[in-house]
Amino acid sequence: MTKKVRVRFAPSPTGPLHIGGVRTALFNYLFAKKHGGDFVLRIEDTDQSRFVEGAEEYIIEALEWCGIPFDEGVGKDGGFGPYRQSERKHLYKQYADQLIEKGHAYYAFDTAEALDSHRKDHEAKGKTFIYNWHNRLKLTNSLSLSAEEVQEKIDAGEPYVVRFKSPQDETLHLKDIVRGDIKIDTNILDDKVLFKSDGMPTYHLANIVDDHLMEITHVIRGEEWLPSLALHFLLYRSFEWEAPQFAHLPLILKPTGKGKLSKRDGAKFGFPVFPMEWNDDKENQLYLGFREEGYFDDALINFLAFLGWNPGTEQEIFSLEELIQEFQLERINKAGARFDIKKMNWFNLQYMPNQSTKTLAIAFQKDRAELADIDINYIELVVDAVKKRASFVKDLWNVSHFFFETPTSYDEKARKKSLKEGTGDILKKLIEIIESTENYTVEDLKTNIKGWITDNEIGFGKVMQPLRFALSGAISGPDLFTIMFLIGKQETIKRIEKVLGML
RNA sequence: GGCCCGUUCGUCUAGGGGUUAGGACGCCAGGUUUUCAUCCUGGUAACAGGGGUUCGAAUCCCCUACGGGCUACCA
Repeated sequence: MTKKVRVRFAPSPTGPLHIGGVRTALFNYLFAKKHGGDFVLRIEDTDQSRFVEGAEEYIIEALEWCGIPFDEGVGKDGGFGPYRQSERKHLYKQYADQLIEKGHAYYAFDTAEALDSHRKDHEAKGKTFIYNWHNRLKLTNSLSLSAEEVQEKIDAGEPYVVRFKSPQDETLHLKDIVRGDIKIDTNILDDKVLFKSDGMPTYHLANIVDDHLMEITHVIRGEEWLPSLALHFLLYRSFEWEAPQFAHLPLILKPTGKGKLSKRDGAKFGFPVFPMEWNDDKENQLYLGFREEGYFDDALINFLAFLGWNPGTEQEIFSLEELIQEFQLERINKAGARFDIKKMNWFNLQYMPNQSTKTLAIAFQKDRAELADIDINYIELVVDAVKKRASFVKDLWNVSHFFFETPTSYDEKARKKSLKEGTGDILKKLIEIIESTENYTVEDLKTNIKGWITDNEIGFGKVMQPLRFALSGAISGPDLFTIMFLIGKQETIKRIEKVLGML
């Protein structure tokens, strides 16, 4: 019997969740759902000094907005809680002790200052200081000191940490689903701190203990963790626990220039790097959010899914359901992917027609002061007519303002192209036809006007272009008969007469 | 510096010994005698470099270059 798939997303509440984190969460979510497993949210807050107020709430809300909610975690107990590491504090010490008993870890009393000066000394000599078998016997720890000395120090209340005793002269064969086999020489590993002097575990210990206790089967995380894989592997081995499978995701890089996408790139390039807005009190800076900038959750998810992964077919538009269906860890790329907002915008455009007209209409009304007193039902009809033509709610006005107001400015190019000799007569006749259309509907307007054009062999361009110009002031736009119907007979005639006066 | 990971159009990528190296975004050009389009059609553009292995390499191996990550009592 195979174990139930359980994955976790384990952010630190040190600030807003950024887009790379959202993608990591997404891949975890997709994998879990594909295999009928659980997606767990664990908050890794072992570093109290970096705790940021509101970050945890932000993370949870962001996952909800993106449509990839967790099954189990803070506020959703699944029998493996608590899900904040600060609330699991009491659990970790015993595991550190266990490792010490087994001889896989030891106490170390070196102060931060002492270690710092060691590092500097080595650096001055062009060497690298590594706290491991090379020199651990020359440092202050339970390996170099006698048992009595160690006990004395502990009894005296001297601060200490617990370090992992990394093995000597061994080649580790590690496996990563994305990268394949990786060989690591243990001699270059350092004796990482597992337990801090403040009584909290470090990431490494807490992470392994929790993944084990929470029965995590697959660890899907960012590539920045790849260098820690050897340590984590060793930790599982030392505990004699079965290790989960690992998949390290490629990083998301800046659009241009060097390095990975960072918090500041949003401001620098003028697009969001966070799912939702974030007000940073410390920096007195407001960071843009995809949500507030008018991006759609499903478009964002689709875009993010394709950063470092693809289904191997030529289909690019995928609903969340389809992504779950197609997702495979084996198809994740190894190389980092640059973030390209233009492609994101294209995805938004693709998803615009799928958005509910009602939701768009409400957002549109909120966006434009001009629409405050307009009947929402009318706005919905307009949105329905133009939503294919906009990428964002904020673009809606540009393509639909003439549904709400008589055009005041007329595009010069459009004017030249539309108003020619004979246009006046055509417009006058058009008014007659419209006037005499008893049943003022899209259908009847279409029948009457088209009929007249055909009967008199006038040519559609000669009629439609000036008419469009009169109604919208532009040369392109949505279906003309819909415009006429929506703005009403009176307004339609008024606009044609206005242009007649311009001739 | 050390260690690890990577490298196909400008960008996201397909392709895993024999392909005219495919798609998408972007960009450019067309689409006017039944309106309009963000729609349609077409074009532009890539295997980092050098050595091998092989009849044959974008594909396998090595080296170099470049890029990225890590190198805390941060995660």
